[in-house]
Amino acid sequence: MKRIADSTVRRLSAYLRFLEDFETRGLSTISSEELANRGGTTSAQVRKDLSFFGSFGKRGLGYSVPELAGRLREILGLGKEWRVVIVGAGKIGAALAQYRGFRHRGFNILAAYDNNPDKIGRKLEGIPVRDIEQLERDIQRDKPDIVVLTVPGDEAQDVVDRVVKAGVKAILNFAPAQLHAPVDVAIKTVNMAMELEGLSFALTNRE
Amino acid sequence: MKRIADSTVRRLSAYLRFLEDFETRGLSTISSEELANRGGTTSAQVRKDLSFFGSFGKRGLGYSVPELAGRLREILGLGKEWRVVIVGAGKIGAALAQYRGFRHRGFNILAAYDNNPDKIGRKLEGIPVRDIEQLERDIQRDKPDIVVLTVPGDEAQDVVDRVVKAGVKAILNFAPAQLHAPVDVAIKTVNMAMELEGLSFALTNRE
DNA sequence: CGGGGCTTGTGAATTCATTCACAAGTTAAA
DNA sequence: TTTAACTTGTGAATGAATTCACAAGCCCCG
Ligand SMILES: NC(=O)c1ccc[n+]([C@@H]2O[C@H](COP(=O)([O-])OP(=O)(O)OC[C@H]3O[C@@H](n4cnc5c(N)ncnc54)[C@H](O)[C@@H]3O)[C@@H](O)[C@H]2O)c1
Ligand SMILES: NC(=O)c1ccc[n+]([C@@H]2O[C@H](COP(=O)([O-])OP(=O)(O)OC[C@H]3O[C@@H](n4cnc5c(N)ncnc54)[C@H](O)[C@@H]3O)[C@@H](O)[C@H]2O)c1
Repeated sequence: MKRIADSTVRRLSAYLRFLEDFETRGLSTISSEELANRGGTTSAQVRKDLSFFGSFGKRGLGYSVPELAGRLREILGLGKEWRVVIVGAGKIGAALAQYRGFRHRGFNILAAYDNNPDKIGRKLEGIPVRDIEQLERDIQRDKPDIVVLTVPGDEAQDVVDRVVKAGVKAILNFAPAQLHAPVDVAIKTVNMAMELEGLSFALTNRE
Repeated sequence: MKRIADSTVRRLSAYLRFLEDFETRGLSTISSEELANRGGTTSAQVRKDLSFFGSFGKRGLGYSVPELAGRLREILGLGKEWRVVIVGAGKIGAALAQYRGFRHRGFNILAAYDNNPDKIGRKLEGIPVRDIEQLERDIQRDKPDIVVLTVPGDEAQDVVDRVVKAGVKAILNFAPAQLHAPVDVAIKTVNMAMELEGLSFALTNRE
């Protein structure tokens, strides 16, 4: 299959959110134009994005809302439950553990891991905090699909090396660090400091 | 000035972080090649990125670490203190309020705002939580540069309209919503569900 | 059943971003 | 002073993403 750009996948994600909104409002069809207005893009972009995966619309009419939503869920792999663990039960780890937006989309948080004895054994909104020493053993047993990394920046690469060795293939990283891993491991980094600096740049360099 | 791509600004941010690391280790010069290895890019990319803003290196030698760091801070607008307020003193808002990575880079969090009477009047790690009803008045008075948006998705656009009307020109949004604002308002959205779906896609569509 | 009004799907054209490749400048050593 | 080894800065080449533009298909109305 042709390689799909990251930006395309992000848009598909956005389209799905809008479709779900339309679905709850009981609308049954939608045009690429409407979808585009909603998502701040163009109708040609919407159609091109979808065209990588097939042709789901009806000319003259548009797309069936439930059908397209289903197709997008399938494309994005949202049919199944994904198993997720959090490493680093600190402030941001705790916020994420409690975030219902994840479970709602099929991301099931199994456990959190920490190296601080005060945190180990507690629960974060029903999610157990375990000893980081058990990490490899638990990964063998529970086979999580995704690791969410919320440890301090200078610990991040170590944790990556450990979980990659244990067989994890996808990591969502919140530490401000450039992580290295084999190509078959997908890593997405959310760097909030970088986003803020982007705003700083925008405020500074307006013509 | 020629329009600078978002991706370029993000890389500049990353270069600055590496340079600061080099600085603390006492190194005085660095080549584009070293900077590139560190950041997972190429030396040509580094030089091209910098070339949009001037020429800061010495042929045959590389870049002076402190000088280049200074130039990047200047380009990114990190010379000054930015004034930031948080709207939505919930779980993610609280985590951000306590995040030292922001203050450290000159982002000074003045206050948080909420509409929940139980939260108003409390403090988040020294930061006061104020009534959302005071928002416009306080913006007039305190002139924050940046608003961090951490309210539920369906409240987000309302808050945007209010702060934009009050004169705010930059917003960092964590709500999973497509926001609309005039072009002279910079908005960056961090959508964690989208990132997770990107991982889901990657795990699903590996050839 | 034919025509007008819409909307999709997609090659082609365009715009934008990255990589190449090399002249020109710097240093250090002989 | 000359030479060898490096490294920058930048046009030109390539590659990727977006936008254009239109034939082809569908629906509805008369
Ligand atoms: N708090 C925020 O809003 C925020 C925002 C952006 C980025 N981040 C980043 O997220 C990460 C965590 O930030 P935080 O504010 O939650 O910090 P925190 O100190 O509250 O949490 C870090 C947690 O990781 C644990 N930890 C440290 N080393 C570990 C290891 N080797 N193995 C397992 N657990 C370990 C600590 O015990 C702690 O509980 C940092 O990299 C930070 O830069 C945080
Ligand atoms: N918790 C997470 O890890 C996480 C992750 C990703 C995105 N988000 C997003 O961040 C936002 C906040 O999430 P949260 O988990 O912190 O939820 P939360 O319910 O803990 O916090 C939301 C806060 O906003 C306040 N609020 C609601 N409407 C308001 C209004 N009109 N004006 C002012 N304050 C208002 C509420 O009183 C509450 O304190 C949501 O949009 C959520 O989707 C959260």
